[in-house]
Amino acid sequence: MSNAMPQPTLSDRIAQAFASLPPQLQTAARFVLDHPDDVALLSMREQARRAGVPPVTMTRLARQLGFADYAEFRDLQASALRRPLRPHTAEFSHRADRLQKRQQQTGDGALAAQIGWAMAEHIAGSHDEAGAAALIAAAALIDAARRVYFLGLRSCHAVAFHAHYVHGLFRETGVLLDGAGDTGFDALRHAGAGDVLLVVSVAPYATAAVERASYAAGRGAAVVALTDSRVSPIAGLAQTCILVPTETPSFFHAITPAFAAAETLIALVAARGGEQTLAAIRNAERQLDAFFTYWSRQPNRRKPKS
Amino acid sequence: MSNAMPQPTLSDRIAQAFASLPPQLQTAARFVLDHPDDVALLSMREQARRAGVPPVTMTRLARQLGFADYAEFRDLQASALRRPLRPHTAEFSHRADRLQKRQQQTGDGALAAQIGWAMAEHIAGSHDEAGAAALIAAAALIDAARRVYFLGLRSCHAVAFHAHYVHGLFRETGVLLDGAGDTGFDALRHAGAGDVLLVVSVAPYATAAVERASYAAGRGAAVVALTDSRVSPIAGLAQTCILVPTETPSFFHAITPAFAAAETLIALVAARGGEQTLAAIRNAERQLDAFFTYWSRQPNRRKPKS
DNA sequence: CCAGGAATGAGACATTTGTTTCATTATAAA
DNA sequence: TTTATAATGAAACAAATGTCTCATTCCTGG
Repeated sequence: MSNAMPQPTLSDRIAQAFASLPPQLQTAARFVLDHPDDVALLSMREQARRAGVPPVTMTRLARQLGFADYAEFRDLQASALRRPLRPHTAEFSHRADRLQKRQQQTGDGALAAQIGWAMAEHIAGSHDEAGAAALIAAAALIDAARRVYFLGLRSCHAVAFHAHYVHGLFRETGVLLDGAGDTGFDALRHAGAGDVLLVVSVAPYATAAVERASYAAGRGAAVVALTDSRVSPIAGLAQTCILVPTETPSFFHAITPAFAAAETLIALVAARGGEQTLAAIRNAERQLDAFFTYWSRQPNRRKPKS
Repeated sequence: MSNAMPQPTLSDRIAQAFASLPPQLQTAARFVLDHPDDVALLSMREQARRAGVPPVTMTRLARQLGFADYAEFRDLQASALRRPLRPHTAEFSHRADRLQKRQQQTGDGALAAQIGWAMAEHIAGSHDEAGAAALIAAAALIDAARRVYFLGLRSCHAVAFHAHYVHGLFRETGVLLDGAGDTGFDALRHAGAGDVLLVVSVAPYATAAVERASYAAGRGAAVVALTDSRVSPIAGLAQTCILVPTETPSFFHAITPAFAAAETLIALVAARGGEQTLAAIRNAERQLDAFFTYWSRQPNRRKPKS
């Protein structure tokens, strides 16, 4: 019961007023929307810190929303957080409720939850000790490489694309090997010792990816394989092999775990760069800002005509 | 792993130690047992006031139970209170704890584990009841659409690309809007009622994505937004809004949760198609096989001489 | 161009927080 | 009883909290 849109919650109130708030208050409001529990559990100043605004702003936000105090604001969230009483049984009945709801869900809902659960499990699993070690080794290779080639085809293309994109935010050494017009792979001709190829491939393995990886390995480049099995056709070629599971309750193989591994991998490379990397990223951001690439704090406050 | 009793809750700890506590501490302990939520939601002094003991007593209670601080004591209750009290997350945090202890040596290892854990939690969280409902609604829209446009720029491009790719395995209605040569968006000119635009964008929001989504919405197309906040610039345009968190311990925003949501979304669309979808997929596979797209289960094909 | 108002953040403020210290009281063993 | 140990609370403390004030910056409309 109770589902079907309960009563207007605090979040609703904020969401409604949001558009008419000044930019800085929007930043604060947004943080509250995204972390509703923190309102009750953190001090106001701590929230302000995390949201990246001065403390006053939180006070102002509460006022703007019609509360007398920040306290009034906080108390409202707190009472929403309180569990329905009864010390010991509370937790269990709470969980039982949720479980039951879960099982009563429509087939689709159950499927969605199961897929999500499987992916989460895969990711947690592939980032454990063994997985982390492989990621670190790969990060070291990439960090030291003269050039880094990114290769992923078909279902794995998105992974390679993204890894290349993020890598490109702070390094100039990356080359994305895509096959547009069948020319994209030519770059590999210059690969050799000192270079690294990150190749992503899960079953069914795209022939072209295997062949290209093999070619690069033959030329002396170090191969980092992001794949689904120790015996996949690219694992054998690789100096470092990052393994990710792909099973799901759905028809398709899950690519998400590979994507997650790639994201972590590049983050590790970035982490190795330290302050220098940070500077590069800030620089990239500034440059993009200059091109109006990103939606800014609405220069003149006009809503996109609704 | 697995766990009849995941971990002794704070209440258990208190109940066990209760008998051996001095009278005044028992008073305090009892209040905590009867009002567990107050620990996180009230100030220590306020609790002491209500329990009828001097403030010091609460400090002493925390110490007696083996905490260094009252803060440590409170934080434990707070994390138990946080709404992400999904059945899943308990297990992840459990695992993360273990990992962290074991890997505290290498900073990189800890970072990798933390990133992985954060992603896993985000995904589990965004696939729960509320999230699943949004996904299902979006899947219904996409399933019924005359045409489906996929739009994601910069860091979100990989997500849109992948969704389009998988969707294309069993439907012919998908159009990927990429900007190669700045022509890719022209397809939107034909969008209108009966069409759906899946737009992916997280902060910082690419201006072009917002503008294009706005344009499509203006032409009467249904917009499905995959984004990171209820108040992101594309959320307002959307008929259905799928929310995913993006925080990580690394510099970058995590795109993985969005990727996961997209993958689930398309899987749900596929699931709605039933037998027909399966047939389409099998067909696609056969066709790809004919082109030697995939590395075959080693017939006598020449293997790369290693 | 300017003027006037809104928005913003630095700093200062009185409170409140969690903790420490220490003197007092209760308790138990001799 | 005496004595040693545990338990207790008042007072004082530095640190942190939420709020207020005010000077500065940024717009927007004239």
